[in-house]
Amino acid sequence: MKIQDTLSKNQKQLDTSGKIRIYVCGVTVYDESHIGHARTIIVFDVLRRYLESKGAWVEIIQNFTDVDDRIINRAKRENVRASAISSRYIDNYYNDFDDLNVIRATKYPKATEHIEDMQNFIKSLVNKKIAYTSKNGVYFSVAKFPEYGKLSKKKIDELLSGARVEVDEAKKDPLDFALWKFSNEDPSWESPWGRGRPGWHIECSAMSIKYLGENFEIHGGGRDLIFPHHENEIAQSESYTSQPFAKIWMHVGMITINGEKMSKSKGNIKSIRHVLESFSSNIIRLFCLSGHYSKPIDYSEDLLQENITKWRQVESCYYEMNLAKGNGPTDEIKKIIIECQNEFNSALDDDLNTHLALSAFFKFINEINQLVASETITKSISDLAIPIFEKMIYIIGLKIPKISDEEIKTINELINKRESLRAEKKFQEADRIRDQISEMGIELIDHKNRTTWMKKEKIQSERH
RNA sequence: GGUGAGGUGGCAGAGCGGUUGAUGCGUGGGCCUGCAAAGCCUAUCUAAGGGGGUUCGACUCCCUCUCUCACCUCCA
Repeated sequence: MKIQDTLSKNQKQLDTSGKIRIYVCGVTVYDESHIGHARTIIVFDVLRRYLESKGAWVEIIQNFTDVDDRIINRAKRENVRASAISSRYIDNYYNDFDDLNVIRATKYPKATEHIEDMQNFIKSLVNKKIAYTSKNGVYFSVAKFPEYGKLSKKKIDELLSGARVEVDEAKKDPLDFALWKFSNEDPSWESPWGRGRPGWHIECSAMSIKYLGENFEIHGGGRDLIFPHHENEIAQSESYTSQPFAKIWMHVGMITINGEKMSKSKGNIKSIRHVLESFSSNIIRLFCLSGHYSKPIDYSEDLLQENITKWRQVESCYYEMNLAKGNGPTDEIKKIIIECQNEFNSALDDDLNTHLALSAFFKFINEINQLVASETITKSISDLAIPIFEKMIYIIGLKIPKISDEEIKTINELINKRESLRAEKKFQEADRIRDQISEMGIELIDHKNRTTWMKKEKIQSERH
């Protein structure tokens, strides 16, 4: 499989026969997660699912930033400890992402639980004279890392000429960034340099190296982290280990709204919880995977709505396959199905092209639905197709709503009752049964000689 | 100002130096149905931001102009 690497600007080959170590920059837990976070995490979730399907042993580490000015500010405002804020939004995070059917990472390390690791990291940089102490804290000296700017393709002097670098007398160089900030307020820890808290970037360097080693396969996150966060991580980590850091830097595009980036400062955030009120995780995942991960996606209810229609085809296809009966030849359809699957896989092999993979998946759906329409679907065919279908939806992370045997029994009884009423041309009564079944969340599908059904997902479009 | 990513049908959005604009949505018509819904079939929409160049041939490569977005401050 190939992945585009931001650092080298080339596609890099991933060896899927062994272990693949991935570090994803997670969220700062000071508020609810939004749909932009969802996209990034879903992309890495699909990557993980796909790599695992190819037999790779994937390890994903995703941090929670639980030391941050925004957390501290919120804690002050609510008059609680910082940890109360972060644990609230960590719980919130798990609820949101479980509902989005995201497989949990191998580990979710927290910054506050790795203070010692960070301090050891900083000590080493201070010993190497790459970091220095000032009156405000310990800073990384960018001048000591000549390759600074290689990830974001920025030149140091151009950064300096930009008027927006923060003015801080205590820093030797305006580009230097904090490894440790002196502070006595909650939360803070003792350190060899004085009481304080870690800077933002150091946690990811310390924790990724701790859990994944000095040179792991993929380091990722949203595009907006390229500078300064990932740039600084490279500077720290490579200064610390004296060797290249991550092999591949993978960055996910932003979700925009009316063409503008979704961000707190613009006040155009759509929280995951908010979107989940109107659209299921299946719809949200299809939406988030509808374009190439590296490009922006514009959020709109219409686009989400469009995916409801797509999803129904998938659902209906699945239920039809499960209700198929009889035996028959499979050679021809087998060829087509395998072709779709190959197309699906090679799309994902090529830099996780989920949109192209989905189009192969929809070709598959259409092939099956054609057989359904022509009443030529058989159990022989569905026995062949269902495992492939299930494999594909697993990789995309879609879930067909489950239904109990008891429910199935009730549904079948009602269908039979309706059939006899229809035979007697008692259509009003038959329609009443259809409504009754509909209230159970089941949609009936009348074919020429038989009636099938599918479980409708709870999707109410709350259009305001 | 610097850096990066882009501008493809009504919408979303891939691929490819050369047969028919992938795939989905939408729209028109049809099949099916007691009616719906779902599904299927079929049709529809003169595509490639503008201008140059390379080439036998460019949407695909190069140059230039232009527009959009992102990053350069915290940000997934």
